Order: sequence, then C-alpha cells, then structure tokens
Amino acid sequence: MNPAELAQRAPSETLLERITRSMPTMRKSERKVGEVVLAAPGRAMNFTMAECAEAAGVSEPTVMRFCSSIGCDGFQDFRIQLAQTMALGLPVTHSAITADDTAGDLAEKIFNHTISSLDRARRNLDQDSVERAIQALLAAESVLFVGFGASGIIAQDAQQKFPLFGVPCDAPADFHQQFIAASVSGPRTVTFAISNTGHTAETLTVAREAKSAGSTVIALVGSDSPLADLADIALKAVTFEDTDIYTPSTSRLAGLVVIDILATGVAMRRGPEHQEKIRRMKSRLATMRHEVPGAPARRVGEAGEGE
Amino acid sequence: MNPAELAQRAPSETLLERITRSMPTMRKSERKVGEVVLAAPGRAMNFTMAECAEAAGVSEPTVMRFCSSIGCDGFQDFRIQLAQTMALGLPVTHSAITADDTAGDLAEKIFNHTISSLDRARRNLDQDSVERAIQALLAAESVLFVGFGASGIIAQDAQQKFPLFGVPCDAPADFHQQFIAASVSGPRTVTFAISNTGHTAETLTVAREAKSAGSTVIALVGSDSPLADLADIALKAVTFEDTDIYTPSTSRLAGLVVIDILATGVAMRRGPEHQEKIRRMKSRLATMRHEVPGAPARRVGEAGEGE
DNA sequence: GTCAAATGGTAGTGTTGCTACAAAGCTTGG
DNA sequence: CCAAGCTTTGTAGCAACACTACCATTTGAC
Repeated sequence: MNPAELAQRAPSETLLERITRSMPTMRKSERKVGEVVLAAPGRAMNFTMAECAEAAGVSEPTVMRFCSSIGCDGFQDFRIQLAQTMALGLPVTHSAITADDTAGDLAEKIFNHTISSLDRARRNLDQDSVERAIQALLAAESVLFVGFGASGIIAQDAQQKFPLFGVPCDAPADFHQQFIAASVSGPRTVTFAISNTGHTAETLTVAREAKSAGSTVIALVGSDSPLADLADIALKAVTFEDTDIYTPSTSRLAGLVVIDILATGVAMRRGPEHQEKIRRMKSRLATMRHEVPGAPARRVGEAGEGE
Repeated sequence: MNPAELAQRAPSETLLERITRSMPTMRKSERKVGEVVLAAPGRAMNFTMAECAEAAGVSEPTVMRFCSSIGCDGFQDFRIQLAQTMALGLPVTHSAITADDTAGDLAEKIFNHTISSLDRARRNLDQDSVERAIQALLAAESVLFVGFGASGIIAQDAQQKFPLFGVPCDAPADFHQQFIAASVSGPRTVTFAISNTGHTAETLTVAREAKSAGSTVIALVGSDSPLADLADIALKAVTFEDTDIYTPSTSRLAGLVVIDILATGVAMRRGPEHQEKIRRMKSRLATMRHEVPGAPARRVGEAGEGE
C-alpha cells in the first residue's frame, strides 16, 4: 500500500452522517444548506456553488462556511466527498422501501443498503483485534464455530473455509452438540462465538463453557455486549440496525467478510507450502464441480457423485 | 425515488474499467494520462488539471481530451467519477494482497474487494428477471432451494427466510435428498437452483429433475451457463472471478443480497396482514434470543432453550 | 519528397471557487 | 430599555482553474 492510498484511509463516519450530526450546532443559514443537501443528496452532488446558494436561499460564502463546518476543505472537497458517499448508495434509513417500488428500485435500494452497511463495518473494524484473532487462530489446533440463526449460517461458512485455516474446524448446528464440543475443548482450541446482538443466551452459554474449559474465545458481534465482554478477543462488525421488516439484516454479510479476512490472514501466514496445497485443492475441486458444457447429464447413481 | 436520483443510476462499468478498456484505442499521449491514473488512482483523485498534465508529461488540453475520450464531461466530472469509484475501494485485481500486508491492510483490501464486487453485481443485475422471479415465488406453494458448497450456504440462508416468502421452504444439504425433493415436486413448487459457476453437475441434475417434474426453475448463477439456460428464470449475480487463493469468493455475498431482494419483494406484495405476522414473529424472536444483560447465565436443561 | 491528415501544444478567455471587508442582527450588561 | 460588543450574514473583488480556439509538429501515404 503506497503512502497516497494510506493517506486517504476512510474516516469512521460518512459525510451525510457527519452533516446530520453537525446540524444542531450549526448557524441558522448554514443549517438551511444542510437541509437542502440532506433532502436531495443526489441533486446536491451536481450543484455548483451558486446553485447551492440559490437552492438554500443563502449567499455563496455561507455555503463555503457550511463546507468548513462539516470538515471539508472547501466546496470542491465537499462535492468529492458527497460523491463518494453517494457512490455507495443511500442506506434505507435515508431512502425507505415503499409499496410502489418496482423490482428494480427494490434491488437498487437493497444493494445500496448492503454496500453502505459493509462500508460502515469497514470503517469501524478494529485492526488490532483482527491481528490478535489471526494470531490466536494460527496457534490453534482446532476451531469450534458456534452461532444460531443467521449467525449459524456464518459459522457454517467459516467451517467450509477450514482448508484456509489449516486445522480441523467444527460448526455443529445443534445447541447440545455445541455445548458438548465446548465442554471437551481446551487451551489448544479456539472457540469462535458468533452473535450479532451479542446477547443470544445459547451462544453465551457455549462461550462460557468453552472459556471455563480453557479454550480461547473469539467473539464476532455487532456491538458491545455480554459476549464481547466475555471473549478474549472481540471483533465488532458494525452495521445498520434492522429496524423494519423490510430492512434486510446486513450483519450476516459483514460477518462473512470478517471471516474472509481471518481465513485469508491465517492462510497467508502459514507459508508457501500450505498455500500450494490449497491451490491444488482448489483446482481439483474446480474440475470436479464443473460439468463440461454440452456433455450429457450425469444421472443419479453414476460414479463421481458420491455424497 | 425522485427524478434526480433516478437520473444518476449507475452505468454497468466503473470508471477504472472504462479507462482500461479504452487504453488500446487511445492516442499515445492520452494513454500516458491513463497510465498515470491507473497506476495511482488514489493520487490522481486529488490532482488538479495542471498537476495531472505534469505527472503524465503532457499538456493540459491533452488531459482534457483524455477525459472526453473516456466519456467524462470535462475534468471536473472525471474527478467526481474517479472519486466515486475509489469510494468503493479497489478490488484485489488492482491492489493485490501481499505477504507483508498488516492485518489492517488485509481487512481493508478484502472489504474493498467485496464492496467493489457487490457494486458490480448491483450494476449488472437484470431488473426484469428479478420481477419475474418475485412473481414466480408469489405464485408458489412451496420452494426448494438447492446448492452445494458456498452455494449451499446461500440455500440455507434462503430457507431461513421462509417467513418472508410466506410458504414452506426446504433446503436439504444432501444431494439425494435434493433429488428426491425435486422428483416429487410439481407445478406448484418453485425450485431455486444456486451455483456460481452454473456448471455444477449435481445442481444441474436436480434442476433437470425438477423441471421434468413440472416445477418452475429459478437459477441463481454468476454468469451465462448451462444452469442459466436450463432455468425458466435466470438471475445473474456478476462478481469478480476468484483467480487466486487469496481472493475471497464474493459470489456468496452477492447471492445472499439477491435472496434478500427476492424475500423482501415477495413479503412486500403479500399484503399488510402477512407483514404484521412477520413483525410479531420478529419481536418475539428478539425477546427470546436476548439474554438480559447482567442476569445469571441459564444452564443447559433449563426451560426456554428447547432445541 | 511532398501533401494531407492526425496529433499535441500555446495562448487566451470565461467561469468558479475562495477571501477580505462591511453591514445587519442578536446578546448582554448597565 | 438602551447601548456596546460580538456573532452572524452578505457584498464585492481576486485569483485560480477549467475549458476552447487556434497553430505547430509529426506521421503516414502516394
């Protein structure tokens, strides 16, 4: 990563969030500008300074002052930052799903929401915790992934990545199985507990059991919570709350990305011969799962389809 | 969605992709500009016209011509569009993962890649297919989700969303179980086959069986493929190829988002009373899965933990 | 070698973002 | 309630920047 890219590492807030937060402390006419921008960010993006002043009913220097007060270095910079925020798309908090949305609107809104949500996770993920989690996983002789519901899906996905982790991974779906596995774990096992709320009773029970058995506990949560407190290492994947039934739960997605990061990080540090094994496995899997286009379909019971 | 937002609906290509594609057909000095931009897009973003000309060793009007040739309306517009692309972050195709990346670098790169990938899917998803898929699902009396490996995870996730779909959903992991379910399906069942490659032999077998049994087949794939051809409705979630072992497979993520879109779309059109049921379910689930902070841990065997 | 077309640079202009300064409005102390 | 002082907003001028019309140079073909 070169210095230029490093320098523009994203702040933990998006521009629209920053404007919303600054609104109360703004002067009256600056706030007018803020309202115009928040009301139609897509339109504001194409504004020239004069147009913006016109739309808000203020003078140009006021627009300038508005830019400064939200931490932008001039109007140009404001436009750039707004464009960046808009590139991700508005989360449903800013652009709600309505009954008369077409399929296209719906698709766009949900993609926008998801991408914004992942952007939020990206801005807020603690690098130090990631590093520590990778180290812990590198030291482990086996990993136990636990989670229920949507978090269970993440656990399943993580388990599927065991070749990258390089050690046996387990992810039982059943609560009792999870508890048993946690009970018989020890210092050489990492227990990876996943719960977006961080309050899920069953997950907490398993995590406590694992900890008392001497296992290192990594928690993947959405916010500060009992599970995060309990864990040796807490990974916080911050997303948007799912306030409405129409709000898709984006926490799963962020969780999966964090798993990707850890799996890649671990594989990277296991050295070249480990990577070679994975590469070989991948290419053989690729040939196995690709039916040659145009070839006759294989039927049940034929060779090579073993479950 | 207001007209202004609609107007700026994203094109199917990102700016960097467009530059890369235009490079061969460019004049020599324009290409110099392109090279400078592609080499360090983060730096180029903050360029003024003079700086850009300086860096590429050409004159300012040439920079201007470069902007026109890649379809930008002047230098200002170029800067905005570049900033938009950069907001998503560079995919690993442009910024490879290296051995000396810190955990922070790794996290950022993988998030960037994932977000770029979802952006690509967003740009390329066919709205008409989405609409048709929603209609098919609305008409179904039950849904069978099938997939293997990472696609199996998507199937599991989709199955978990059955309250939104409003009809019984099945997602057996075992191939034979899938085949049996497909065999006994009929016109009132939608079979939802998931395979990123669209070549997976087993998935194709199940999809064919379902189709010959009279079931409507929806395919969720990554590109044109036998499965897409076979299906009544093909949903293409276009992502980046995972060329390297370090490239996380982002197809899962895009698939999950498409599932979110369909589930939300179906739930939306089932009417208010259906939505009320979901709302009630959600709130009761929330109380169930939240352990009150500070309360004593519940142990295995106590009431309320039934599996 | 010469002509013509394509390519790249020079110089000038108009717009736009920005800043110094002045007027209006508001708050506070007497 | 009035006045002094400060905060807030607008006016006018300036500098920089993006953009354009025009000219020079190069390149390729006959």
